[in-house]
Amino acid sequence: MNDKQEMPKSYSHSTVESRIYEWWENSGFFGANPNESKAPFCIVMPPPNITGQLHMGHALDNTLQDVIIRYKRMSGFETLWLPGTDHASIATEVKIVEEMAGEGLTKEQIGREAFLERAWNWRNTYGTRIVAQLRKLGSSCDWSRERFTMDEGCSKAVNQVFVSLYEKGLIYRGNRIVNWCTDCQTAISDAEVEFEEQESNLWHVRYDAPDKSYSIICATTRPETILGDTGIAVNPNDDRYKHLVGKTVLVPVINREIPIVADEYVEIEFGTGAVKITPSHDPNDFEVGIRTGLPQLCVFTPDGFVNEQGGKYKGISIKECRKVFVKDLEAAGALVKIEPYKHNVGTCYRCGTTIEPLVSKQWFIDIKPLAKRAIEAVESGEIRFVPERYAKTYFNWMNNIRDWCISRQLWWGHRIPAWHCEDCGEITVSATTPSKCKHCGSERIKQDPDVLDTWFSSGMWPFSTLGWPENTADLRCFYPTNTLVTGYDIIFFWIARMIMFGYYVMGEKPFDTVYVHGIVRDELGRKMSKSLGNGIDPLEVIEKYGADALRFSLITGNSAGNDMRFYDEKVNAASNFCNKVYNATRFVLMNLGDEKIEEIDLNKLDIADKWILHRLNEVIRDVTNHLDSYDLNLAAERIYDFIWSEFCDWYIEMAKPRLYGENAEGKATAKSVLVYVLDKSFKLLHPFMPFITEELYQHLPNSEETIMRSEFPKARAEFDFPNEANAFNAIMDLVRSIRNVRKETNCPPAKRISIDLVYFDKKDEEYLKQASAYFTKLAGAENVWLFADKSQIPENAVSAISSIAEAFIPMGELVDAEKETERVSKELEKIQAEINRFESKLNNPGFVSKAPKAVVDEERAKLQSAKNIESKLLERLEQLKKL
RNA sequence: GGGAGCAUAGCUCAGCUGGGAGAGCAUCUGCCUUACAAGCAGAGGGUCACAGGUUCGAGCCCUGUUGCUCCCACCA
Repeated sequence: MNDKQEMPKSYSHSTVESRIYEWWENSGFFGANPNESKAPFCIVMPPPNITGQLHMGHALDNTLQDVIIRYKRMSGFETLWLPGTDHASIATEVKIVEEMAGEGLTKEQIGREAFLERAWNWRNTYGTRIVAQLRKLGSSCDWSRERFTMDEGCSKAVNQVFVSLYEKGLIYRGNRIVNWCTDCQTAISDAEVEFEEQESNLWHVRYDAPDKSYSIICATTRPETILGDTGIAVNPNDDRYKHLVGKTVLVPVINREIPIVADEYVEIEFGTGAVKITPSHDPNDFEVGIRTGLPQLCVFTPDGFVNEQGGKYKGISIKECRKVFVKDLEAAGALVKIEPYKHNVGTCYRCGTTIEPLVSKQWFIDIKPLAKRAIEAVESGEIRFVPERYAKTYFNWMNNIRDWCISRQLWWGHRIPAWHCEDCGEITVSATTPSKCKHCGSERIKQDPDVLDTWFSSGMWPFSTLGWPENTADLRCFYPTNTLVTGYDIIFFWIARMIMFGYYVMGEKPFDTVYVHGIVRDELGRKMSKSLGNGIDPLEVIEKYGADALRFSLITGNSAGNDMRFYDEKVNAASNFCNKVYNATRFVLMNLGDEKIEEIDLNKLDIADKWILHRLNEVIRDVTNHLDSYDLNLAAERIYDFIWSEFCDWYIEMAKPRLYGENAEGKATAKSVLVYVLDKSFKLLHPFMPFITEELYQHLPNSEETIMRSEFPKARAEFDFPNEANAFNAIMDLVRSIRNVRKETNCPPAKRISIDLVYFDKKDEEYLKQASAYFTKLAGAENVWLFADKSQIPENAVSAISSIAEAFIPMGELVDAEKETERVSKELEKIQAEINRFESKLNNPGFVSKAPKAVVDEERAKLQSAKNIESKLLERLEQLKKL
């Protein structure tokens, strides 16, 4: 591409992106270097699961982070974007078990050790795949610092935090009712249960007194749990049942005698006002059982079957048991009625299996003490959410937080650092493997078989990745980190836990800003999912349109925190923009020639130069403000509009007469402005479209080693030209007006016209003189004449008007006076309607006295300008009458 | 049951602390004008869901209504 004449007519991303990325990475441009001379800025990447391939959610999430980090890097910060992957305990284990099932193997058959070996192999294969895919997006993270939630350092952090919490009494082990997935065969936390509405029945079942002297009817959605009933509860204030409290009934079919108890939990109005209590298999019943002293009776096995407590039902699945037992109820005459009923059923967020609540021994964190500080942090603004409304979601959850079940009956994950003594039964908790029980000294100790919830380790991500518990330079420099970018779907799972652990472990917030984005849906607005088959592979999109185009389409056209739809057309539009930028650059490069490009000389600028430099200043300020306030979409759209609608559509066209002309000074000035604006535009665009901007930037004269470490543009006060910019806006209006006139009068596009300009104010003469050359290019003029009044204008002309001047286009016999009168009258109507609006506003005393002066002045100026145009139009009509 | 969000052009969506409604795509008209037809020049199209209120002024603020979406809770 060094030979400028050889640049192809259109941009091809495929040859550019991989080459550039490799060069960036090999050159160490992504690397961070903790130091004290620059302010630090750090983003820790939400670690993608090693189970997955890159999907649109990752693409969005990482594009946002890359935009922010590239902007900060160019703005003088010492930036670190720290990447890594998550072992994703349950998700990965489910996948590996599936894979093994294909080979006819089970976990138990191969044993823990062989299973873990398999898991590590999985990690090595797929953990590297996803980071390779992240590179294709252009992610400028420091790969030399890549981490994994189960690497040595992170594991050390996990153990140390566990021990600390245990020693403070914040981690305990207890027999509690938990959400049990019979498929994964593990407990899961409340946050991991997803509720889905299901069509089911409400079975009304009669419980008779042993002597049949009375009976009580209960409704249930889970008749199979009747096997585990240990009581019937009624509200103590319910007059219907007061006399029965303390008496007993028989469980139908199995005829076990159970007591009737009173508990406030029962609502008098709902159903029959009597509830069967199954303490071992329902969280509410569990509580009632504890309050009223009802025993627990577990009737299901961990893998989803009826156990020996279920008598003749033993060995059949829970699902099957429902059918069989309902039949038996009916046969026994205990089934009063079946009512269709919709209700929410808890399912496992990983495998979708119905959750069976059951009592088991698990490890829990007493989380409220940690939550307190984490709530304060957001209340006080130490940590803020973007957009702010997600703070409410956060508070809502944090204020109602319940103890966190952290143990999982899985093998892939951080094994709980607790050892059970086979002699004294006590527990030894230690960050390193102990040799003996610290209670009795016995060496017969066995490590707890369970692993920790995957979110336990990811909750430490902001400091474990920076080196904690070691006091590293990275930790000192980059903690607390700055912006955390993530989807709203994991605020509870992850954000909340990081904030709690951050304060607990480091005594300081983990980050100052949480940027929350929505999810990427398909073009019908549906969630992308495997089962629907509507997922779109970002890598295919990159292949087709390029990473720059994908990134741009993900950033624009939507705002923070909202879901978005993915449209192929939108990516195509973004790739068209790439081509536009490419061709603008190609044009400039083709015209540069061999001479050195001079610095911009303020004294040599004409009105077009001043206008574009002024507009560039404005766009720099706007883009910077938008980026600072995390309005990335607005920033991207702003630079897009500037490059396309102002620089390409106007400035490049206006540069042509000088570039093609003979005036050496004009030529040099135009070149220096073109190169300057292009250079700044690339830099403004670079965070969004890193590849094409780097590629094209490299071809500019005087470019530095890389654009990604160049300085982000700053507005320069000497390039503010408000007067010229105003005048130029009026000139643009005039050009548009002439184009309209040409169209309306059916003037053939190729026909060159002569334009006579009559300016309204002497002060604009110089501007118009400079601009007159531009009318050739922009309005198809052959020659342009400038007049102070219209005495010399031929009568048979059509006219176009703006606030700075009136343009007459002599057309000889082609002018149709009648049509021209009609056209001008229409213009007049329009302007008079405007005048009416301005006047009624300005005649309102309330407006003039109460609105800010600047607003009133602006209205007055607009009125004046409209009136000027009106008077010219009126004059014009008079003139036409004479024809 | 509690909370949040959304309702703006045919479609998808922007619209910052209130100061004359925008973009992309689509539609229509005319152009291969020596950077780009993946383009250029123009045009049409909106009671900003509805009803009140605050204000000189409301797409934006307040109240209510309707419709849709999501999150949390999980009354058997």
